[in-house]
Amino acid sequence: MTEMSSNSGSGGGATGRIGIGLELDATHMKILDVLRENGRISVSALAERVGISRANAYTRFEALRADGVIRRFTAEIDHQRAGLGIVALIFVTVRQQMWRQFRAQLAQMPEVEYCAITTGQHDAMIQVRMADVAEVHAMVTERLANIPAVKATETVFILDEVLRRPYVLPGDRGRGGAPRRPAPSPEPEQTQAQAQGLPLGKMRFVGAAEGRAALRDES
Amino acid sequence: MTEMSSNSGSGGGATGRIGIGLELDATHMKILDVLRENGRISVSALAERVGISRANAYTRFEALRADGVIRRFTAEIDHQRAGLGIVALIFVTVRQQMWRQFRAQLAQMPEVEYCAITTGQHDAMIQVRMADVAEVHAMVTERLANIPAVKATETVFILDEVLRRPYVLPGDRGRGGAPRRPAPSPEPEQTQAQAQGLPLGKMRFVGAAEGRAALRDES
DNA sequence: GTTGAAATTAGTACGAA
DNA sequence: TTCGTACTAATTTCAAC
Repeated sequence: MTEMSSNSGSGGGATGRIGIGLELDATHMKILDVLRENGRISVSALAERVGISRANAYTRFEALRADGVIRRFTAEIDHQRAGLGIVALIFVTVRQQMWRQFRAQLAQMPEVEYCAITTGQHDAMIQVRMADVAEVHAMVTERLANIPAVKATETVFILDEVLRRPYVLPGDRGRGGAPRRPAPSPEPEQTQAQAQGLPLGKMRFVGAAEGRAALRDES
Repeated sequence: MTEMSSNSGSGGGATGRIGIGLELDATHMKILDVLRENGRISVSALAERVGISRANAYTRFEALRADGVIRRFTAEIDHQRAGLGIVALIFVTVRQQMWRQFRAQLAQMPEVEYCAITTGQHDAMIQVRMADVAEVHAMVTERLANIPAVKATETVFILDEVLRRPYVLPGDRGRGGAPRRPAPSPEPEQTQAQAQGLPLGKMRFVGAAEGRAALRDES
């Protein structure tokens, strides 16, 4: 059911382990960078574009795959053309201690493209793709509403998908003209924001709703 | 800049044209279904799994690609392993008549994985992936806040990504054990929800904020 | 980690059904 | 349209360096 192993892995915290398995160097990142744009490129061509030998490319490619850094290869389609032109976000409030049931029900819904548990006013966000608006309505009122774990929902329609990248890599910052913020302080461990004590102004961070501490133990 | 041509295409409405170009039959859908799970499969193996000849598979594969139904092929990676384990959603309120500038600024931010314009309380939702929480803070307060088009933001962290599918296909419904709702009425044009006048109960639909009607003309 | 050569497989171009 | 086959080009594997 396309379950993600990212954080759910060993029931650990949200940050999880890092650096276990492969140690990714700059070459690995280059490979991921090429594969992001062209997932069907031959390993030979990949080697050439990255600037390494073919044998090396095969080794690294296999290692990335075997180690789970690369989960799978897939296509990116035009949903409009495929017949599902309507996208909606459904923010769900989940009844406490029913997370397990909520997740189980989600696995039964193939029309769900993405689901994440969030902090803030709601507990989870679901992204669905449907043929028309009425189907979204039916989905929310007939299917989601019937799940006992669902306490309430709030649906929002997506008017336009401005951009979607397959994934982001650490090296992306500063490439697309994004001015990498200068590091005047010699402590790289402390962020600029922390060091400067910037006023947040109209910016708002929304923490987790009450009673969601046991979230990870339940699921 | 990975701009999506879905709805933005010819400046049309959110629903857009459908059925222009290739007429997708069941075989096309099967191909998309296989490619979703294994984007690197050889066309020969694809032909075998779909049940058509190699020549036919090549023709259809090329047609899907040339027609834009398949946009590109890409990899799916473990973001944790790649060094960007923190995901956040930033809901943005955009100053009216500054949509064009907002979109231009977005293109300059490679750390943004997804951005969609939505109905509801906010105007847009941005998904970013960063190495740590402080970086999200810096991104919101230093970069987003400096964009004149951004009136306000609300940030929410993703605690767990429960599921992510590459894409959804029309034929998915009813496959994963999802009980396809029965169609007792012989009018397939009218949805069940419309016909039954279901009470929405705790379900809420959130329309677009005022003054966003001219959204599509600006961008 | 690299290069080169053998074996396999992929991609193309036909004619036939 | 779709299929089957033959032909050409490329890729992958495996060896030695």
